Amino acid sequence: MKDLSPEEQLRYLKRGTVEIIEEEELLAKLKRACETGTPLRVKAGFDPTAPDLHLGHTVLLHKMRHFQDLGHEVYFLIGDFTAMIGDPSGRSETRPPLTKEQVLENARTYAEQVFKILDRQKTKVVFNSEWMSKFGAEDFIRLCAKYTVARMLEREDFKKRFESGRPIAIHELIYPLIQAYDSVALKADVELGGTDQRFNLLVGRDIQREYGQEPQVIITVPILEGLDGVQKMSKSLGNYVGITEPPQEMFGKLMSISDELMWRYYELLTDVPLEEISRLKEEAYAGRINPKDLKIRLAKEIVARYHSPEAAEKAAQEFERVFARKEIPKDIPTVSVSSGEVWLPKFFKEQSLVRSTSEGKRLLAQGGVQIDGRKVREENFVFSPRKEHVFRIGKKRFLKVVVEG
RNA sequence: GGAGAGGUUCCCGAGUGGUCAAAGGGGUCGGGCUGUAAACCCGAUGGCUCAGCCUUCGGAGGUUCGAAUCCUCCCCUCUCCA
Repeated sequence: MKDLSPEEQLRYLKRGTVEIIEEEELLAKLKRACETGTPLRVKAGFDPTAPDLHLGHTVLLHKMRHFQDLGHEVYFLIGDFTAMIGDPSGRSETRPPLTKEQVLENARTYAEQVFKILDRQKTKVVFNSEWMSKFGAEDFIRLCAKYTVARMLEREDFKKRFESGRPIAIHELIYPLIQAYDSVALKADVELGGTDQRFNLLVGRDIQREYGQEPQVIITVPILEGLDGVQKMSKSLGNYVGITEPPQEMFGKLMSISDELMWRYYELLTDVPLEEISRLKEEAYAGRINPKDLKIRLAKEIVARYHSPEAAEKAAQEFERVFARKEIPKDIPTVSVSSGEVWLPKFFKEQSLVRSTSEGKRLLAQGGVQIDGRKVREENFVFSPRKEHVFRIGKKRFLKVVVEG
């Protein structure tokens, strides 16, 4: 991989990106790297507040990995300084600032997950508090002087919020500047980010120039849609697949996506060549392949990547058993109870299957509960377990109940 | 600093003294149909052994038989002016 020519490297890096600003600059940098034997410094920033990585993050991580494969230096930047102030992004409530300990703990969790994709040896993990905590008020005002409010308000989400009369706190305007300064501190040649980071990345170029550096090339990768197929994948929206989730869980979630989204996932989350994907698409449209089978393949590919091919195979079989043949899953949580009458709404709540007895009652009334495969339709059902029973609540919640003694 | 608008349940948003646990939409959940897909149809959506009771409409007090609705103070946001 290292011996690729600059042009070949560019082609390799380009796949799966949305935009490269500017491509010629990147080519020039690659050429220089080849000639001088100095690898490019590639930066990507992460927020340590949510250390659970999901498939959405992997799109970017894979691009970072590509740079590593070509022998370049990848900086995995943890925005701990930013996190300690409290990230204002989106319209979420002001998050409570994290303590140093929490940040370090989160960073550790991050690292564990990230190296499922990145090459541990070739990754430099850095924290922006390293330089930002030494940044004085004077430095700070100088930095701010290098940008204008009008330019800041060009950013889509600021502009929208501003125009629709929603609040923008001052520190939110300053965030892009700090992120930009990180590029100065790291002397980044390239910065990677999702398309939603485009603006911030561009500010980095301007600020680097202001500090007398050659501007970084910015590369954006697509934002992955979540399981709903509409909004971006995020933990807070609950439409995500975490990369540390158990195989069965992952598999099930992936099987529930729409056909349309499936193509997107094929493209962004697997190594299946683009030509093959479009071929499969045609076959599916023509009715020669059942989209369900393609979805199974997709789910297997992804589970295999984060677990193992064996785990993927097992997950697929189990899925088939439970949902196609409507059998009982192999491993289901089991509780033992003493014999006697059980008021189900409360029992479900005690077993954390529902949030309240009211919810339990609703579920029962609506036919969402099965005992040993038989539907119960009574909201105050009182059950007298005999020996062993299997409860099914909704589609995916199972519980085995064993009577003691 | 001045003037005005506003803060409602997971989200958006209606509601200006009782008929309000609060319209409508979104989301979510359950059922039906399926390929645990989409689309579509039906239903549910604060809590509590529940024909009843308890808590909820930015916060704290007050008026009233009765308050999301009226009054007082406070907090927060936006707009215009300086």
